Amino acid sequence: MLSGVTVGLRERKKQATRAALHESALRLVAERGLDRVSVDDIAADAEVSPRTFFNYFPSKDDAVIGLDPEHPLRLAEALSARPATETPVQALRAAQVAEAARMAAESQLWPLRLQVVDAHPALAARLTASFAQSEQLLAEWLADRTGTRAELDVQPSLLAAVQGSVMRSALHRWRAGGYTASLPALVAEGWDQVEAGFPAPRR
Amino acid sequence: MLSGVTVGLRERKKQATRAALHESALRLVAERGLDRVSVDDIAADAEVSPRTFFNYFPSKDDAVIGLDPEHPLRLAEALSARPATETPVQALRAAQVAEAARMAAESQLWPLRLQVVDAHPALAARLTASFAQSEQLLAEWLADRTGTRAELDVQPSLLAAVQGSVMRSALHRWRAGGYTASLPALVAEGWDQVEAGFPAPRR
DNA sequence: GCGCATGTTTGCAGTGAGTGCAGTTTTCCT
DNA sequence: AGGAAAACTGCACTCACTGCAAACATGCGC
Repeated sequence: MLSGVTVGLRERKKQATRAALHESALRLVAERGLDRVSVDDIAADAEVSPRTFFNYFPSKDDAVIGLDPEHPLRLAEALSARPATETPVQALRAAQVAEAARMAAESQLWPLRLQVVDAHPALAARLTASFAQSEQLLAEWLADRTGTRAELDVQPSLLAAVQGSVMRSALHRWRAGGYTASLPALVAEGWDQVEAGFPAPRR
Repeated sequence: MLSGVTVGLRERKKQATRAALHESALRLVAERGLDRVSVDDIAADAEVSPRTFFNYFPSKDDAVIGLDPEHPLRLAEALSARPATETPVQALRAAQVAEAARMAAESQLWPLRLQVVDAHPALAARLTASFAQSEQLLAEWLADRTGTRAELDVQPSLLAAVQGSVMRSALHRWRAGGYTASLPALVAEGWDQVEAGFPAPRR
């Protein structure tokens, strides 16, 4: 019933292969640059055939980013669990701080990911796109929660987009500060700004 | 000196070819879908050789999106022209409302663009990426203006990202409403939310 | 343990994006 | 008019990605 439990050898092998492909892709691209690494290189490094690569990732870029495909669903679950008395901003903030803590735990992968994303605009686009996919879902959840229409009212689509902005900005500053700061704290700092309406800083 | 004036036949032809390629790409993809249109098709439709296509756009996707490459510079200029007494949010809002008016004037192209972008996630990524490129510049301008550090302080990077969110959300709602609303008004409505810190709507 | 159903891996052959280069044509300027 | 500079084009090449069908591994009932 629960998704986390390991079911059998087959499933475990698939997870391992997926992780191996992602880590090979990430490491090789970090070392040599995106256009000096072919899919064949990645497949060879992960010890599968080139054809198998495409059973796991639809494109080279996706393998390099390698995000958990179930992430949007977890976000949706986390939000549904928030008490109904919270405002949308409070619920998003709480869910995202929790998410940030989970991401910070993967402390090996994120610095590499952010490094390669920073070096290759095409990868930045892919990463942003995966955030954007969650945002679509998020907008509908927000519309549902506030009794507005996702397509026509301002708040659902804008707040969903802003939520992505908070995370991207936090990741950006996390990297810029050499990963010394706490990612959840950076996320919280972002939401402080949002809730305060971006006050002009005193000079 | 000024960039707007047409300099000669050569420059005018280049602009025309670029526009023709973009419009062919956009129209064909809207009609048939992204993967049923080849670069050769687009080049043939615009009456240039396939090889010439790549002198104008680095990829098929870029041709379909076809954004003005000088846009980030114009945004920077517009912002520098704002009075220094304005808060960052006020300046961004004013610049973006003006930008929205300019975009709404291109009323033939945007509905098609938004249609194809909506139908093809890969194109959405490219469009978002071009917004993100402006955001990089914007973050530095904001840091400069408020005397903060673009890399480490919250406001520059977050506000730059939020600015993009406001525009994307406005475009989304513009399309959802069948282009009956005024784009500048939708943008302004977004900024109202941002300035108010996303108040919980009354049920 | 045995064998069948099902899912996974792989090779092969093909399409089409994108690039470097070298030769030709067009525009510009004097 | 005539030469310099820029744009256009064809050719040959690499590599991402896909469909198909054959080999292979795993799970499961017996």
